[in-house]
Amino acid sequence: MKILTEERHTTRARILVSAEALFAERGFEVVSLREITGAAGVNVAAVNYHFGSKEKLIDAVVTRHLVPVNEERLSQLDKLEKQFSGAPIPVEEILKAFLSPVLQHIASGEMSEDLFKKFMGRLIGERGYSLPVGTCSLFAVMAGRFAAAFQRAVPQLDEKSALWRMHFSFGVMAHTLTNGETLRQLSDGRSGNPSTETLLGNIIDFCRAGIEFEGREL
Amino acid sequence: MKILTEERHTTRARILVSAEALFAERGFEVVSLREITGAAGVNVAAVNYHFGSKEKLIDAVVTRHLVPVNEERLSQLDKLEKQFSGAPIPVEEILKAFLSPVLQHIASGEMSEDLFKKFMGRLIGERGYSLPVGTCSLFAVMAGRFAAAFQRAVPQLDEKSALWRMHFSFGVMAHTLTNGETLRQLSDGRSGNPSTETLLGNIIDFCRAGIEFEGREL
DNA sequence: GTCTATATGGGGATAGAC
DNA sequence: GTCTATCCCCATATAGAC
Repeated sequence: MKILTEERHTTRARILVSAEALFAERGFEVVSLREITGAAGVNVAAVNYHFGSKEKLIDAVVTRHLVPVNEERLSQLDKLEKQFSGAPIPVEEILKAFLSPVLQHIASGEMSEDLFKKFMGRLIGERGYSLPVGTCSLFAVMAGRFAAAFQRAVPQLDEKSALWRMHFSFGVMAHTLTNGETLRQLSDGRSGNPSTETLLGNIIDFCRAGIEFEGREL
Repeated sequence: MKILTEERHTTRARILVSAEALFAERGFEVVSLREITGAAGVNVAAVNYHFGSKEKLIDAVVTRHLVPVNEERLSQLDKLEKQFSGAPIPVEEILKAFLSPVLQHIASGEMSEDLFKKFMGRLIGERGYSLPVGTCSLFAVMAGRFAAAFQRAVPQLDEKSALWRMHFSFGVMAHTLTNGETLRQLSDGRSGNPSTETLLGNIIDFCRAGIEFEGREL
């Protein structure tokens, strides 16, 4: 799943790699083009030559990391639907298809685990999910298909509830990966140091119970 | 729970009110002191006179909204502990004490609902929970007491799991309130327009199931 | 307490030589 | 494609008159 592979030396690629690290660490708005190009060892003017503007550079960085994760989600759901050929897929499996591509992206080495967590946090919190045009429809398709899968898996769920419980689940993951360190500080270390994989397992348990719960509907 | 009450006309108060709205809408870093003082109808230099620096103004704004919410959480938990006098408190009640003070703060009119949601998102996503010194210990106490209450309510939970499941629950709330609009867009309106109160009810159901779930521990 | 004026520094973008 | 130099804008913070 390496995205840049053999082109790591080109100016364009050097800018992307430096930019995403700085964006993750300190935020999209605060990091200046001068810092990015300085860290990349290229000229200030190169960003505008290769990307057109700072905003388009941000779009390129975001797209580069989000699109593969979402495509992997869809591909895993495809596999499950074939495997269960029309029968409802267990909630736990759907959740795995939804959450584990993040782990895979981290494992791919395209971005360090620490950095990717921070990157996710910035993306959600600072830019409020304002996605690059062109990636929006991919997200909409993904959300629709996963909500539908949840609905088939839990018969009493209506479409609205399925959408919201999916949203809740994504919230657990996003917030946990992004702000796990905060819990460690608040609890003075008593929350321990579980690996991301362990944590995702617990998130899946938590969300499965919440999704399968037979309660009021919206 | 009005915080400013009769002082809304003072320069200091006018700055606070303008600042928090702009911060919520567009982010702490991007908003300039010129915008804030312009909107407040006071002079640029007034911020530095009354607060010392932009960073200290941010601290004041954050403290002003977070401290009352957390104190209300603790006060509601106090009440529950008295009411159940030593016996375990039902998970649903603990969750209400944890989540509903946000609703109350919105209802207090201190900040509009729309704005407060955005404000929460900025706080978590842009500042990564970096709390003003002086509010940290309040948060630590709150987290510790709520985790302990969850642990008493669900006997098979160890301390670590209680802390994490509390964290998961907070994640659901934060992410849902902050990014509910995104789900509406992604689902092309099919997620409907539930009120914040309805939504919080559903969040409580979802989290209760997740917290009471008897599964693997960390 | 509040104002104007200014010091000092940094930002994004571009023109034009190489 | 890459560089230098520069345009023009805006930021925070402060000094000092009122």
